[in-house]
Amino acid sequence: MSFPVETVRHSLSHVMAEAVVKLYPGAKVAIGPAIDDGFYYDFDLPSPIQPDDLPAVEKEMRRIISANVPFKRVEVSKAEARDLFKDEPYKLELIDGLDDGTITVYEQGAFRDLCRGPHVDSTRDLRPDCFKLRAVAGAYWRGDEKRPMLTRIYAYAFASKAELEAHLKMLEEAEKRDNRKLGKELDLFSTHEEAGAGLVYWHPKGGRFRVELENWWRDEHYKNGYEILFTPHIGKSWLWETSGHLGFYKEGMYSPMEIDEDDYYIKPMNCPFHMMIYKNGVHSYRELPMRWAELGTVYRYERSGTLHGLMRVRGFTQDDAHIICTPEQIEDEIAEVLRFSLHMHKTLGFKDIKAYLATRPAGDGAVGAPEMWDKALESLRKAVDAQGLAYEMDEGGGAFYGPKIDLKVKDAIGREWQLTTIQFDFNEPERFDLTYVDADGQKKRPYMVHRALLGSIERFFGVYLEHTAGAFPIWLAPEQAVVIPVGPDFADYAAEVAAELKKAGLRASAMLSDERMNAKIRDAQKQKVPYMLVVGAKERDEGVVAVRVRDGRQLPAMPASEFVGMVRGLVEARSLEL
RNA sequence: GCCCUUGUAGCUCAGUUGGCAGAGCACAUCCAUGGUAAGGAUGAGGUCAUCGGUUCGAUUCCGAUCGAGGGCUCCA
Repeated sequence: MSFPVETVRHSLSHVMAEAVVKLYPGAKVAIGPAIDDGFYYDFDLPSPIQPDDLPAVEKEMRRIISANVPFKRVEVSKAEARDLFKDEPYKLELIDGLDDGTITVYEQGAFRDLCRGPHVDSTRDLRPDCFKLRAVAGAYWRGDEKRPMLTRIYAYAFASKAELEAHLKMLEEAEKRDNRKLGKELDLFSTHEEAGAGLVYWHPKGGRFRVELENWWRDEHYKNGYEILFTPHIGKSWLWETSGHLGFYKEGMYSPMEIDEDDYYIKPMNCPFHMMIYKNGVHSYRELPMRWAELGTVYRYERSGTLHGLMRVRGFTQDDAHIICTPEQIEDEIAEVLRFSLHMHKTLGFKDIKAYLATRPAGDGAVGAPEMWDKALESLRKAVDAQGLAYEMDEGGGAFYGPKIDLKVKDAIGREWQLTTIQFDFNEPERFDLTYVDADGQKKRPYMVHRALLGSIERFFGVYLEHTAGAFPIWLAPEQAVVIPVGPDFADYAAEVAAELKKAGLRASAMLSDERMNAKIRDAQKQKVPYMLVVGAKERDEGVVAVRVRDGRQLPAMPASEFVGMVRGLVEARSLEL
């Protein structure tokens, strides 16, 4: 009989607990659920466990599995359960949190665990080659940093050996594409601990990518009815008190600096500044919708342990925009943002895109009348449907100020990344008292939506690096072509060709060092340069270039001018192919 | 911030069971007439993260500090 993979994972976690308790007498067990790619179990151990100790645990688990012991389900009363687990403080706490009535306990061999189940019938239903212990990590009891730190052992587990191996292979591939690794190898960016963690330095090649990306981003925004703003990096406490950030987002903001006896804060968000621009005048319904975008650099406090390459940083540039419109326009505006977002993602080469709709959080912390939330959510849902997007609901996952849609894209090795977020805001228009004059001459409150399509330029760069493994499409490649002379005799011709390409606006250079041609090709390949133009006697005499493509293809020899035309065509089309 | 791991040349990493430190790549100089993924030689480069302790002697052992990596939602 076969069981759902979650059941197998959960049963394996019990087997691991049995093994750990046996190998570490006195270990207290906490919880051990199935997770996306396996399972974990939290322990309070009498002595620390090291990664080196994991093989021994694995071995013991395999022994238990091969012993073919049944999983027995036992029903007990709360009092009985308390007695059974009298030596397990964490289990006792869990038992206290349960409703009165029947409690289930699962036993396999000598090991007994408080558990809702279900489980496999017997360890015979578990496969010794479908799991692998991954790592030990710290985790707070119940995720609460005020509670004790437990030792968590993570494991991968799948229904078949093939799936486990495929997963391990994906992880290996992910490691090769790690944005921090590629950032170094391709000389794109760096971070400097001595100068401040989580702050990104863009090198010349990263800068090329960014400039091309941002130019495209601005063009597309103008084409799609946006105006582009620039706003300050700091603002007086009045601004943040008005926006409410000092109330609900203070822990994400840096300490203020004093200027002329006033407190100024570095901005963690751009919206209050956009609100100020809106408030600068009286607005008619005829002006709406207003779509205001900004590549706005913000600084947010992230705890040191959470910083990670380009993916989580303390200073970053959001591709932010705020849309201010009438209630009647909101549905079309949301649909438009979604369409625009999909257009951007598809241009960048993401094909598999999924939406997540987050609704009103539970409790009374949320602002805005329930019917506003309902209307907003309805327009989000309609927009997603209109685009034919698959979506999932995230009940209660909205911010306190409004519901949202997040878009996640799937990358080349199957991982999902959240890029776009589209969020209603019922809070700030109220706080800043935004109004417009409607057709009937009455002042009314507009709707406001925040949106970021790429999220932040830094994070997007990280995601895109991992998606493309650094092999950027031609329009974003920091260096589009290199000219490689076969030998020193052809250096002049190579320089001439490179000059022609540069003059035509291509990002190109000649490799004129005294390395051998083979070494230059290898370097260019490693740098993921799209085109290598090899020139020797034949090419010089005929006035052509031999084109080697990054993927190993060899194009027919062509004059440099023809190569320029070809590249221009690909850039113009934002082609993903070379 | 907390738990585990970790910190040796610009990069990737050896190594020293305590006796003044090594390789490859990159860099510099020289040699090399070379056709699609590394030609050769020589050289320069490190207060072995920082501070303190133990010791005749510490990069190595111990402690602290700073940084980095993995984790801290997944509910019996």
